[in-house]
Amino acid sequence: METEGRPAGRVTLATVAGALGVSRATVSNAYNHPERLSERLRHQVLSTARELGYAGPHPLAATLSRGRVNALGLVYEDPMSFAFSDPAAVLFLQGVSEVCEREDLALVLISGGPNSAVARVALVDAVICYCDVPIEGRLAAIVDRGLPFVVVDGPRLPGAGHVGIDDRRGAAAAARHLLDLGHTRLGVLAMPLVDDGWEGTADPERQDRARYRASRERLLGYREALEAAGHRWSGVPVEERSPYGRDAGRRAAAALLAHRPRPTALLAMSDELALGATVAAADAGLAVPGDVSIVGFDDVPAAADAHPALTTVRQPHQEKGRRAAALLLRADPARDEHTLPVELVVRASTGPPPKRSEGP
Amino acid sequence: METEGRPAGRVTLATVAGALGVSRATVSNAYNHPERLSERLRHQVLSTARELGYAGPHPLAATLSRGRVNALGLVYEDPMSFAFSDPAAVLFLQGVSEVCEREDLALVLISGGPNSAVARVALVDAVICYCDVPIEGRLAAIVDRGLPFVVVDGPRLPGAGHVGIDDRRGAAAAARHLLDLGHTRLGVLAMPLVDDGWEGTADPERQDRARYRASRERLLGYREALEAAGHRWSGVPVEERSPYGRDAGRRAAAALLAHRPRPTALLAMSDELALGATVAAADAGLAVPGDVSIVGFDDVPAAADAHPALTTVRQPHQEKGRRAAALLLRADPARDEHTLPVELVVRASTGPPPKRSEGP
DNA sequence: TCTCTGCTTTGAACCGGTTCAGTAGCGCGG
DNA sequence: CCGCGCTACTGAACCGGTTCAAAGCAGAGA
Repeated sequence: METEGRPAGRVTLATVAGALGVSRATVSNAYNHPERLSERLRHQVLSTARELGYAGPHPLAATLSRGRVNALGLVYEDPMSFAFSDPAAVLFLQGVSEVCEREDLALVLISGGPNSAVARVALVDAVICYCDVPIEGRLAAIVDRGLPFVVVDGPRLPGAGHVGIDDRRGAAAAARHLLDLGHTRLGVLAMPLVDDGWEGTADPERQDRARYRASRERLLGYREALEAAGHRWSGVPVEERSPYGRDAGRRAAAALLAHRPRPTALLAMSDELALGATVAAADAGLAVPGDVSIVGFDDVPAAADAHPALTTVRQPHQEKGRRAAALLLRADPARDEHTLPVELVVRASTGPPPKRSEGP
Repeated sequence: METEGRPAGRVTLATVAGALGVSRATVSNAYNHPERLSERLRHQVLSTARELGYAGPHPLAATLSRGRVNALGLVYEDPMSFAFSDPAAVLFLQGVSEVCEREDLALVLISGGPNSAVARVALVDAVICYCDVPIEGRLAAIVDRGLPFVVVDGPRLPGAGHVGIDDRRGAAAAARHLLDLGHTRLGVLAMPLVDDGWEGTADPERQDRARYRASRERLLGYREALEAAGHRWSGVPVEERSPYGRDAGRRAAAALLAHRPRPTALLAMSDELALGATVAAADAGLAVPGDVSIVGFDDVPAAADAHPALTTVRQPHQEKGRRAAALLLRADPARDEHTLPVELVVRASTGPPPKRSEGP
């Protein structure tokens, strides 16, 4: 049963204005500029609104006039649901959401990548591309819309902000650590190099074609460290996996550990890959680090909890998220570049190579 | 340098229409109803748009007319950034995002809880309340806006959908497992019972006042199992912690383990609490499960990876997310209720109580 | 009494589209 | 040559607000 005065249709600002015999501007002001109204009238408006069941200005309409949505978009390369199974991505998201929270912004997770239908219409003021965009065209939807955006971990793009780490230096530190321990036979567990979904041993030709910046740089870091120590890079097997979760790491490591002579140390481009590798080592009856040393990349929480605790390259995931978000709140995000520090964290998964190698 | 024909101001649908001498409806149709235009004109419109730098209809305006945003909102009780440090919440989010992905929906993370400024204006079609709303009024912002919503893990609310688990049964199973093993001295690590941020030993009076449904139900489950086995509930210390992360679990367990006689088993309302408890046990020089058994709740991935692997109550976090999202896509979410199954997963953190208890 | 000032309130334009009931024009059958 | 049915396109209303210049008005000062 409806209150007598309550109109049948949708209750809008105009409904309230009409019921009270004031202009729509007045009702609007009651909500947005209370100080412009007399106390009395404002109360009348508000209480009439309540009686009529009016919940305040429709955010969409308000937004249209104001031109501001109060929301930050986040696009992820892979399906968004993958982000939640990647601890590094989760930390990043946490960093972003901290800023959103502080600034009263909604955080819009955009599935399907930067060029998806969702990206084309998502209601956001600015976008964080948490993805290593292999081709600039992939950002067309964002760029065309004229939205400010920042690329994280990916290429530096004109007109966009950038947040990243020195992947090459981090990777080099990891490799150098192993070399310092005396390792000479290494294997690499790689994230995707090219966006073709391919898996397997990446030969030098494919390595050269590496499209993803982070993968490419980390590979180069490993390589630089090795060559600086007088080793040949061409002898290092690189196992590429896509997707690159824990299970992929396990399979990739199994492949690497099947080489003869067996590698005495594994360089993984992520902790998840490394954690998978420790499982593969156990599968093969190998001790870590007794028989094989393993280094990760990321320093996600699980790295410290692992058995043995994982030696890895720490990067400030949350801080990356915070920076990316903060950068978009500034007047001109395009000019900003942040390269955050990395740091080798030595824990228990690395040690000297076994005294004598087995087999032929 | 601008193309001759390019207007100075913002390029809108009308700009394109004007440049081409057609009506705005035609331009709109070129994008939304291509089949209603002749091939030729459609191409003209599209190419003119491109020349003018028009990126297509403004999503906001389109949305306003259509009345549909194509976005699902998600509100979380605590700060959103906490959700990312809670593995259970992450799994839930993953489930939700799977559906969003499939349906080409954006997922809007709303910080500040269901009654926040953000919740009041977030541009969404429907809302998932992933929170155990202690007071109905807390949902006012959502309810007033007339948005369809579903409550997860919280109370069943009129007009809203519901997704949850049988918390009581799950908790009872956990307790029964310990009783079956022969334990008689138990302790409970509890999530918040009341939304007052208080921490400490929850006396019976406070237990009775428990506001959060999940906490209340789990407590009841523990209690039922104990009393069914002929034990007194009043002798069981309940340590409440807020927030309830791993560190809180460690502190709570330390408090419980300081009781004399010492409990031989700990019931934790979440795996994070339980994992913290294993740390506390180690701190105290106690073996798990030799000296003390620990049961968690949730079965997050870390539970299986822990040392010892955690006995816990499995609940389908991802599936909860999927259901909640799917439910909002239906015509009438309000009528739907899903109670998902729970299951005790016995692993290595539980065993018989130690043969003889030590000193008084 | 008249003017000036400052506070309230309003009218009208605007935000950028979508939609739907038409109308113009065209090919076609009769 | 007329009328009919289609297709392609248009005009106008509508979505639900915000904003800003200007108008109304009351009280103060002259």
